[in-house]
Amino acid sequence: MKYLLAFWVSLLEPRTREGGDKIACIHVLGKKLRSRSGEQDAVDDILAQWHKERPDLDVSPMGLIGRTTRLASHLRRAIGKTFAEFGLQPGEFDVLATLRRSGAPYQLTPTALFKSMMVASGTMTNRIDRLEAAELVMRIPDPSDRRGSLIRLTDKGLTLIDEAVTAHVANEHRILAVLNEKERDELVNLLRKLLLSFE
Amino acid sequence: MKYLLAFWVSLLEPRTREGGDKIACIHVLGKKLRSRSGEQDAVDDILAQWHKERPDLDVSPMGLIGRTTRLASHLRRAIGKTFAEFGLQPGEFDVLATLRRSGAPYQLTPTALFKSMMVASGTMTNRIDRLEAAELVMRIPDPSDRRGSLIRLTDKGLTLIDEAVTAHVANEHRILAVLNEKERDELVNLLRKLLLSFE
DNA sequence: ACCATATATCTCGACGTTGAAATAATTGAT
DNA sequence: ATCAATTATTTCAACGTCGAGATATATGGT
Repeated sequence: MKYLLAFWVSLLEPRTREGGDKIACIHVLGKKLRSRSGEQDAVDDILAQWHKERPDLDVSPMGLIGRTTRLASHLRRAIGKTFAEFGLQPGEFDVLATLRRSGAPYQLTPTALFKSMMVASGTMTNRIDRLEAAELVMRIPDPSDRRGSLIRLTDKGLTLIDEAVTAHVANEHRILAVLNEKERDELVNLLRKLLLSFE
Repeated sequence: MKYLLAFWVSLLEPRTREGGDKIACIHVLGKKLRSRSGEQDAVDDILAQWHKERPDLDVSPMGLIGRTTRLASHLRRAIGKTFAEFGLQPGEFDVLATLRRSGAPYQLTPTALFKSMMVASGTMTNRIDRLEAAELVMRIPDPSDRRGSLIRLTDKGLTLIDEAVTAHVANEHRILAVLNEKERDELVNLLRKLLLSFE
């Protein structure tokens, strides 16, 4: 068993890490190998299952993409709790926050709003309807384009989003406390690189 | 201007990177600073806006969490296209894939399914209903628990998911081609660490 | 055996999102 | 000036998800 472990460990060396099959094998024994400096998560188990069932595939990309989507799911829930404390849904918070960070007079067109948060135009109409009913934003005619309107933060909306953002950021700090500053920087830089390939 | 830039660059050194205000400032000038070895993305702009409007907040966590959720949104779309080629929605693919990687006889309980993919029980009932109507899975009584049932991949389902997974993995490789192997490894390790704090 | 509690699954109304179609106004070319 | 193409916003029906409640069965203690 000892020599077998050493063999698999050798696969972790950069110079020998080519080839889909070898990479996948690492995940199969990932549990033992990683127990020295970290734990294995649910995605490691999934990759091990795939390698057993479909050894013809190099499923390593799932390790990255699966964790990203899974993490996003967890984050959405953890962050949504803070929004709920202010009577807001995630989408509504996004609208108010986008208006707030745009600076005085805190107004943007619906088009600018839905494009910046990657949702359909109809989604934005609905969100604005709800926020307008709650008197957090108001629709005013766009003086430079009679087709459109400007969505403007009300005083009530401004007060609410300033409080909500403060609580939200504090919550985010709490969530990321498990990573040190260097790790956060590395993660941010890698995410940015991947994100730039889409935008 | 030259000395100003040098000053800000100095903030990038690890030993001087404490303090929320300083970190936020980096993002304000992120465009110029980063132009040497990378571009700035939409999230960098957002952080710069926040720093201008709310200099009292250290919004750096948004850089990480915002990119993760934004990236997940892009990934969901890019990946969804492959699923659609096989007549599947993302959720339906997930169910078939989970059954497939569980190994022969490719069956799991609805509870195991909905827990592993973090959705509500009613969601899983709906997905199974659709997959059953498409004859990709079948419900069989659980011999060890008369309350429950086992969801089993049909031959048709097995064939379909094997083809779909092959195409899906190839697509994922394409998407991640912008990162080299070292970058992918680093990213995976950081994501795992964060994910483990939730699971 | 009995019963209270827990668990598995399904039902169903509410909700947010989507995307195509409709309406209205702008823009650019002739 | 005029008209076709584009753009801004809303409408609306279809859809997937959620979550609380309902039903049926299992489990553990007495």
